[in-house]
Amino acid sequence: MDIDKAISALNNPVRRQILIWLKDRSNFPPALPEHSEVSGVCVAYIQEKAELSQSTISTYMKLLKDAGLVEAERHGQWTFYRRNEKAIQQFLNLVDQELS
Amino acid sequence: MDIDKAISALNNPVRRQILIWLKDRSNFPPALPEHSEVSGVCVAYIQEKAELSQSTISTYMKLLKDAGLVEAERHGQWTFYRRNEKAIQQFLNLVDQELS
DNA sequence: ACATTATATCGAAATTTCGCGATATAGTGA
DNA sequence: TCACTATATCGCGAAATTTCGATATAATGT
Repeated sequence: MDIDKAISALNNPVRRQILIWLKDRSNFPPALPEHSEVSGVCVAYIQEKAELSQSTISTYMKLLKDAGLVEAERHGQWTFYRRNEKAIQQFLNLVDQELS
Repeated sequence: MDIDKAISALNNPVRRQILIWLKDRSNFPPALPEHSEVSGVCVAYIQEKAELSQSTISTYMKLLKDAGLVEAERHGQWTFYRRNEKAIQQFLNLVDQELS
């Protein structure tokens, strides 16, 4: 866990909001039937909600992924992103330990 | 508590380190006798420890102060900075609530 | 008033981040 | 193979951040 990378990734309100949205799948349109077993949300849905360009959201998700805060899973043409709960908790614990 | 401002202030390893150092007064040279009653550490001591220029540290402390994470108290020519424990806890709670 | 000390602020150059459109890559289906 | 869709990456100009030296401000002591 690179705390510097994680804080940088979180140093943006939209990226934080995405993490919040990802807590609840119902913040996004329903998954296609063939994706009903896949956990996570595709880039297009996140983009729609965040109202930023496709390339920006793709870059944001890569940042969050490289920080370890989300996981990605490819299924066909889609990439599904979901929170990495363990990493998020680990980050929160680290920050808490460091600053408390 | 402006969470955005706080995260920005913390998005720098030296500023985080300063907050950590400030947990324990003994991380710095002893206070002058006439300051023994004052809580907090003067800019010069922080600068010495961080090994950055005086203006940089002054700017850092202003950033941390504007984010609410530290408090400043002027005594004569000196400004003493100390952690704002309540604000720090509030920030940690907020981030935890938001991201957990 | 003047020199000295501590801190704050200013202005600037270097670097980083932001967000986009264009384009590349990869998978799907006719 | 050829179009189409979803995502990733590239290149860029704009904006923000970093860090500094120079300078301003403020307090102290002679």
